[in-house]
Amino acid sequence: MGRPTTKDLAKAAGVSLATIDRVLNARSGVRQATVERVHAAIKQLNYVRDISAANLARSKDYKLVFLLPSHDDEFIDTILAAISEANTALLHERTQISVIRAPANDPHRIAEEIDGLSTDDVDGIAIMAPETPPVRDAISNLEARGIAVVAFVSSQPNAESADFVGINNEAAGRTVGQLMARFTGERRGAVLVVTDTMQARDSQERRLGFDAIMAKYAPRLRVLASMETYGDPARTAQIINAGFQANPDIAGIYLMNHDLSETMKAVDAQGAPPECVIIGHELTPEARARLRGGSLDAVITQDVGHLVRSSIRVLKAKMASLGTVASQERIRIEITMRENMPENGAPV
Amino acid sequence: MGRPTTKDLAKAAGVSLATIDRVLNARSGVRQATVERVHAAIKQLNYVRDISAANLARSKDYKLVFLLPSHDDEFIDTILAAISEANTALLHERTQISVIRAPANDPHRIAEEIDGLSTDDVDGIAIMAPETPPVRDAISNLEARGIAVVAFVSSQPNAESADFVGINNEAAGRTVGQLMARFTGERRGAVLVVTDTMQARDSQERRLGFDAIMAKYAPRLRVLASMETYGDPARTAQIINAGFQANPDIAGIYLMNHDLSETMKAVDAQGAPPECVIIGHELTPEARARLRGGSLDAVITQDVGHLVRSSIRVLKAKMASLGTVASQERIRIEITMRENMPENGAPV
DNA sequence: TATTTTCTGAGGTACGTGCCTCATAAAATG
DNA sequence: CATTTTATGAGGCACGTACCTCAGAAAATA
Repeated sequence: MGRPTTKDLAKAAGVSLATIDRVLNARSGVRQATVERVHAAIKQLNYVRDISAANLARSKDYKLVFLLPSHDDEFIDTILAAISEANTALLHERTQISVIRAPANDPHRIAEEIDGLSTDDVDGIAIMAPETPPVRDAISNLEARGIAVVAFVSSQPNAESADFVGINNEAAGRTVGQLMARFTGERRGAVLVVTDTMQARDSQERRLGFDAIMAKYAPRLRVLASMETYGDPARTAQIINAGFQANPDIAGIYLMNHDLSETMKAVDAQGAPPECVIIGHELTPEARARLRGGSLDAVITQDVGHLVRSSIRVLKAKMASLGTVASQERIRIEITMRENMPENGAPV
Repeated sequence: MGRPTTKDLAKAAGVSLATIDRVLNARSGVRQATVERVHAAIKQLNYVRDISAANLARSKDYKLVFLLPSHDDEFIDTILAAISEANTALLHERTQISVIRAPANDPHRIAEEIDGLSTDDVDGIAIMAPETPPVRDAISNLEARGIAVVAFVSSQPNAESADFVGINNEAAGRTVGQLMARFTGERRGAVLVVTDTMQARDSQERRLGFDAIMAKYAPRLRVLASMETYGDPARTAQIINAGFQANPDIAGIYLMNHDLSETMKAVDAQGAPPECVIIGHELTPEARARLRGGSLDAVITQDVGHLVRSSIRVLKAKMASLGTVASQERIRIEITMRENMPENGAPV
């Protein structure tokens, strides 16, 4: 015979379907002793709720929201594409995804957006935002209102309720370090490290990992202090220029944030020597083109499609208070070079 | 209002539910004109079948089978683990997975196993086997019997009906080539290429890609002819020994097949110099340990968990004759070094 | 036109669960 | 013991689809 159903459960526990239902859905009106009897039966029969049937009966759709930064860059675009792809794929599974945007550097606006969500509109939310006190509070409120939360790409280490879906940024930094150490062969010289801001926790962690490996495996290289662009093209051009002027022996460049177009433009303007090793993050269209053309040596990638789907799975699991297949939700730190670049379109 | 249902369809097409049902499930007894009318309504309303409800009504489980080689090595073990993990995860989704085994080098036994499957026991099968005429024929028969097929890890290029779930092996070879070229710095010397057999298409493709990149980017290295172990430990020790004797200047070793324990043991016995770059395939426990210890520099990985889940998705989609989200089924060629190795357990 | 054959509609039951109401049994309270 | 409160059972409708039967309409054939 097939899987046990609620009926089998009722028989095994010696109670009625109504009571099974009350226990399963944590409704009140059941004596503790009975609750335990039902749970014993669940374990004994190895009962698992049929979620399809449950959702069908409830005729409920999962309403999920992704909160993303409001500025547009190629990485965000990739995420949006992955979300829209997931949305079509999940039409079959009673899941609707929407996106809201808030300025990344305005914690109060972000918190406002979060606070504005009601249980009627949203069952779960994936939040991509730097950790700040207002955001942390807003996340706690969500939890209190019974809305599931995951931290998406940027971790929220102090919001316990928010599972993190993203890569280990320190390990990512170490990986870049190892590639930099090996790709530069035996050469000596300076290594530039560029990012938009070192305020972001991600950048700090990446830098930490990178430095550790460089110190250990490539002491021949001088790793310079992080250069911050603040996302400003003019400033970017200027600091890159200054970096090249001050260091005629640049052997490598680490582009630490996920949008490399402005920085690479500035590097192009300076004319980096062909043997200079350049490594960045995220497989954006620009990165793709540059990998193909050879002006970029490798990028560290977090599989955006996987990030999105993983978030959705985690959110659903939290809503259904089911266990998650943990290993499935671990995001890989991927290394992409010209040779192993996926052909096109959204990543796997 | 929510998604359109069969009732909405019936109303829109001006027919009854019974007719809708006949059309949706391709039953007979509907005039061609009516069929077209229904299809038009489907398009117009953008109707998508609710698969959960359908399966619920049919009270049908998907029965899937993985056909794997009968010998045991760590890669196969990893696959088995991934399958069992998927199996628990998919309990919720009316999917049962079983595994059958057949000797990899006995095409007729494989074909027998395949022929032995009946529609009663199996709805779809993922086949990991070298392409041979008997297997190809057996696959055609499956198709005729209405059983969905995917080629798993090993492609079946001449079996049209079998979608392939696995990596592009030529690109994988190119990737190894690029890593080998860069990791060896400016050094000169010989490169050993070891595999179990060059009969396998996978090995041929990997070698092809590897050679192309080595010729282009590292002409300073002498890439030797492929050494075949035939899976025999004694022979492995002997040929590795011979390789080291004949080439005192070994700069790199490419372990082309997915089980590297025997070969690495033989290499250990010879005492490879520390700067010798060794690259293999698949993140088995042995590979993990060696990456951590430093005796292995990198492995090319196909995410086994992803392979398994992808196969399952493709099989289900074929059975339901639904479109697949193509990009989701593309398997990445991953590069794993010590720094970006996933912590433990089954891969993502 | 009469007859047969092929389509089509109407309506039912089922799948496993959620969620509701109503009645009754058991326990706790006065 | 009488009364109130709390637990529980019984039963039904709903979700969206599959699949069955039966009757009747339309089309094809004689």
